[in-house]
Amino acid sequence: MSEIKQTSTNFSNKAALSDECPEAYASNIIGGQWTLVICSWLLSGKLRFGELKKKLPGITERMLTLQLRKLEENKIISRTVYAEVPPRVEYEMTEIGYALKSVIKELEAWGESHKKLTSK
Amino acid sequence: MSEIKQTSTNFSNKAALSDECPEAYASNIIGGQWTLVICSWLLSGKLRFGELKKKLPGITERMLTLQLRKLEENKIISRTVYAEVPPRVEYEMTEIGYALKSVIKELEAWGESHKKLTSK
DNA sequence: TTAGGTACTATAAATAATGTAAGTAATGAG
DNA sequence: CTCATTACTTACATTATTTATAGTACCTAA
Repeated sequence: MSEIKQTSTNFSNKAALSDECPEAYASNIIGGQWTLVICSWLLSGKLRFGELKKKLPGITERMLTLQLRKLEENKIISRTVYAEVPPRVEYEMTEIGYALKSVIKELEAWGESHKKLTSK
Repeated sequence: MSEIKQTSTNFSNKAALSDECPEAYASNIIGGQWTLVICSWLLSGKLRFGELKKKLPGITERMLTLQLRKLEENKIISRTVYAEVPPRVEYEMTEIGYALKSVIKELEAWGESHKKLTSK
């Protein structure tokens, strides 16, 4: 599953940080390029692969897949496949995923005020 | 200053996301490998370069420098140089930097509960 | 028979982030 | 003069993440 090299210094540094600092641990999980935006959208309701894609102009299908897989691995979203043709797959926040809401709110608020401050 | 290529798709994707989503914007700023841990330490008081280094086993001087520079650029920390020999440089949170406290708290709390959940 | 929709996968390439190792300037202590 | 201290800088190597492009399986409807 991993595309990372478990012998690299980077790997062990990340592991050590994750181990000791819950905030670094969290950041490793939600730190992907598109992760937070995907979560934001899913916080307001379940969505299909294609729907997500439309909401994220610029993302490639590969990236979307990768991020969704990682989120699923980390139990942040659930994936439901309907045996239809053409296929239908729905993504939805889990409970712990839904708990990200307050994190994202804080990030948003801080981001806004930082943006205001630095654009002066 | 930038190590990023302003013509890359990655650059424009990040810019677009930052533009539209304050949470992605924030994540871009505090998303570095060591950033949150550095901020955590500085939230409890100013520290010198060497002190930070000791608190972050595994970090290289290059990485510490890079992250501090980025934080400084983003006005999250301030840097004060004392004209002494050997040199003394102190890093301290700015006001907007200090405002990260609530973000970090949320991240920590979520990280803890996620860790608990997935280690069962 | 062919085209079309959906949610992917495979492979390669480009870019970004991080790590390694060595060197620098300034000055005071010995 | 030589060495130690501090906070870096530089050049390069390695690893990680993101992008690009093409192709797949399945059934349905025309």
